[in-house]
Formats: sequence, C-alpha cells, structure tokens
Amino acid sequence: MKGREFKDAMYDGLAKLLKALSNPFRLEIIEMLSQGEKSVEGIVQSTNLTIANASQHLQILKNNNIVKSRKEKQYVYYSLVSDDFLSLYQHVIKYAVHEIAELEKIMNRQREDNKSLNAVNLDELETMIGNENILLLDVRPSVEFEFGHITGAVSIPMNELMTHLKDFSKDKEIIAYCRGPFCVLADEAVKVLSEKGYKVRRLDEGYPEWKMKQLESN
Amino acid sequence: MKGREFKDAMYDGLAKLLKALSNPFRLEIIEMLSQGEKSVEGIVQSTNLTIANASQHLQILKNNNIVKSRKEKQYVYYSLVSDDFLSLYQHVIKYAVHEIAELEKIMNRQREDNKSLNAVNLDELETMIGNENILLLDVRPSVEFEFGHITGAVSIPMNELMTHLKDFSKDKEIIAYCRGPFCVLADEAVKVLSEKGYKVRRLDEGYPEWKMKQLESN
DNA sequence: CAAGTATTCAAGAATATTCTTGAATACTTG
DNA sequence: CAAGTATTCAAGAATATTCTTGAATACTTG
Repeated sequence: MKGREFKDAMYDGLAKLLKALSNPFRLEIIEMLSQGEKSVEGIVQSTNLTIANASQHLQILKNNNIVKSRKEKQYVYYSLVSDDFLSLYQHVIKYAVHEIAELEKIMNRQREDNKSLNAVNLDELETMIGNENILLLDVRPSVEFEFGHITGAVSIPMNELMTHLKDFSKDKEIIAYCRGPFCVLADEAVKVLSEKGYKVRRLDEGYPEWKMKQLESN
Repeated sequence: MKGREFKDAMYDGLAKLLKALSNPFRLEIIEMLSQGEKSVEGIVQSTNLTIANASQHLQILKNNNIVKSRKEKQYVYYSLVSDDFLSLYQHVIKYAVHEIAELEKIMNRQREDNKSLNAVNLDELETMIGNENILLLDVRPSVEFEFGHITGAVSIPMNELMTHLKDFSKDKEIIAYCRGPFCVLADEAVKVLSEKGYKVRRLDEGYPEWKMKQLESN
C-alpha cells in the first residue's frame, strides 16, 4: 500500500466514524444509552423518532461500532460499545459546550430560565460528600437509577417529584442531577423546588460524567 | 425555551460540529494545520484537492470554529483555533486507531510493509531523553520543524534524507517521527534507513501529540 | 495603474443522507 | 399453531453534501 492510499484509507475510516456521530438524533440516542441499555421502544419513548427511523439510526451506530445489541425475548437491547467511546463522546460535548460560543449561550439561557445557572461541578460535589446538610437528588427514571447512580444519591424521578415534596427539609441544600449537561430534568427540578422555597442547585454534568471520572481516578 | 427545544438546539449544534469534521479531506487539512499555519496553496500542495475545493473546505472549518485565518500580503494563512480543539482531535484519532479494528488493521499492514511495526511510544521516548546512543530524527519539511519540534530532535526532511546518510552512525539507534500516527514520512524513513543497515524505529505518534502531552503535564 | 497572483464566490451535476410508508421477519404466549 | 408484539427491511421522495468549472475579488509589485 502506497503512502497516499494508506492516508486515504485512514481518513476515510475516521470520517466514517464521525459521520455516524454527526446527526442530532443519533447523538440523543447515544446520550440515552449512556444511562444504560435500552430497547428500541425505550429509545423511541424519549425522542421524537418513529420506531423504523430509530431502528435505522441504531443500525448506523452499530455498523460503526458505537453501539452493540443483544436480544432477549421479543426485545432488542442496545448499549454503548465501551467506556472508551463514552469518554470520547464526553470530550466532544465538553469541547462543544465550553468552546462553541453559540452552544454556551443557548445553555446559559436555558439555565437562566430554570434558575439553575449557579450549577455545582463534579469537583465541588466531591467536597460535599458526606455532608449532612446536602441532599443529592437523582431525578432520572428509576430504571436508570437502578442501572447505576452517584454514590449517596436518592432517587426521585422527575414525574414523582411533586408528591414527594414532604420528604425534603428546607434546611438542607438539594443538588439535583440527571443524564448530563443537556438533560433538562434537573433544570425542571431546580425550577419547581426553588419556587417552593427549597435551597436547590443542579449538578453541571450527570451520572455518566461522574462514572467516567471515577474510572479515571483509579 | 422548552426542554425539547433546548435539547434539539444543543444536539443540532453538536451535530453541526461533527458534520464539519466528518470528511476525509477536512481531516487531512486539520492534520496539516496541526503542524502550524499554512496558506491555502500550502495545503493544496500536500493533498489531492483543487484550490477552489480546498478553499471551500476551509470555509466550512472556519464557520464551525475549527480553524481561523489571517491575511498577509496576497496569502491567507489558516491555523487551528485552539489547543483544546487539537486535544479533541487527537482523542478522536486515538480512539479510532485503537478501538476500530478495521483501522488498526490497515495501520498495522502499513507499518509491516515499512518495517516500522516495532514503534516507540511517547512514554518510552521520555525514558530515552538525554541518552547519547539515541538520535531523534524529525523528517517533516523544515518549515514545520521550525514552527515547533520535539526537544532534542534533529531536522532532516524526508526528501533530503538520502544525501545525509553519512551524518548517521550505525551504532546509534535512530527514532524517526513526523506529523502523527497517519503520517507516512516516518515510515518511509524507517524503510530507507533499515535497508541501509541502520538501527531505526518510528515514533508511534508525532510532534502535535508530543506537544499536547507537554501541555498536559504542566 | 497594469499585470500577475492568491483566494473566494456562484451555479449546477453527481452523490449521499434522512425520513416515511408499508411490508416482512422473528419472536412469545395462550 | 394462531394471534400479537417488537424490530428490521426495502423503496422512494426530499434534502444536504461534494466537487468542478468559470468567473470575480483583493491583493502586490513593477
């Protein structure tokens, strides 16, 4: 193989991977799967996709070694292929959110609207661990909590939050988190709780970022 | 802004960035620019692109905040927008080369052909610094060497290598490097030199990877 | 300022991506 | 095994990307 052919083969392969990533719905699917495996139907429920279209996107992700699938009963469950990929995906997000002015602006506006501008980051969270006056609140669906969560967190899915208000003390500071920086559940939780007079902030990132950080520090 | 709108805006923005990266020629341009700034003509010289097409690709990279340009005399010089971007790009390459079996295979075949399979990595290189019996050889064009190079390296551009053979001792081990893992100059150097009976290996990565590693360790 | 050089622009053909629709397939369960 | 459910497949319309071609623009330099 000549030098030019080799280079072309490598760049073509690299471009193919990036092409597989360069679609908003596929990115959303990746974010869903970073919470744990999901069936096609499970993915469809939290996106605007039709089943057939979601399946097509999943095939593309699968052919590019981004997700893998297993079959159980009638269901096909998809999941991310490795933590190495998750780490890459999070690097992309982190870059986009901090270095692309346009995205940073959209994010800040969203957080302003939800009174969650004053977010806690993972480093700060670490200093709060074991603090009696902090309540770490996971507002993702309970399946996702069960699949994995930040140590010490309490699970109250967003749609059950209103019925559990009595469980919170107004003396404690509540830190709400969900799937990651793009996840709006934590923003909604902050909005609702702060309007009721609770001390509440959101975590800047989510469970997958915390998980990767744990892995790296070992 | 509602949750769905916010999510869509974020994923659209992210997909836009990845779309800008998902073309083999644009990736090659990025690799060129990771060696230092280049004019449009400079980029065209080492790719198969026409000037107009290279310019179009550069506009896409510029509109997506990947490269920036400055004008001097008749020339427009392009360069990467930040080291944060370079770090992201290298993460993508590293993932692709190690986790995508197809690319790993192509790479290994290329290195076999050039007798450069037994490559040195950056960590090993570090242990060799100051060793009298090692010659670190930069085979990139001299402009790129001048723009930045690994500390202690000697510059002999690939096309001048044959006329400088007498400068090398067969007792020393030669480590050749160039632009990065996809760069074939170092492979060619290993091939030529090993056929002449020199002890020679290539560096797994290239100057930009070394540079980022220096930045990270500070 | 005329001639030369580097770069960008604009339009259009060729190709690739995306989504929708209506089957087809591969299961499970009574 | 019949009926029901989850997922994939195949084809085609709508849209986006890529490259080529032939100007146009913005410089520099004698």
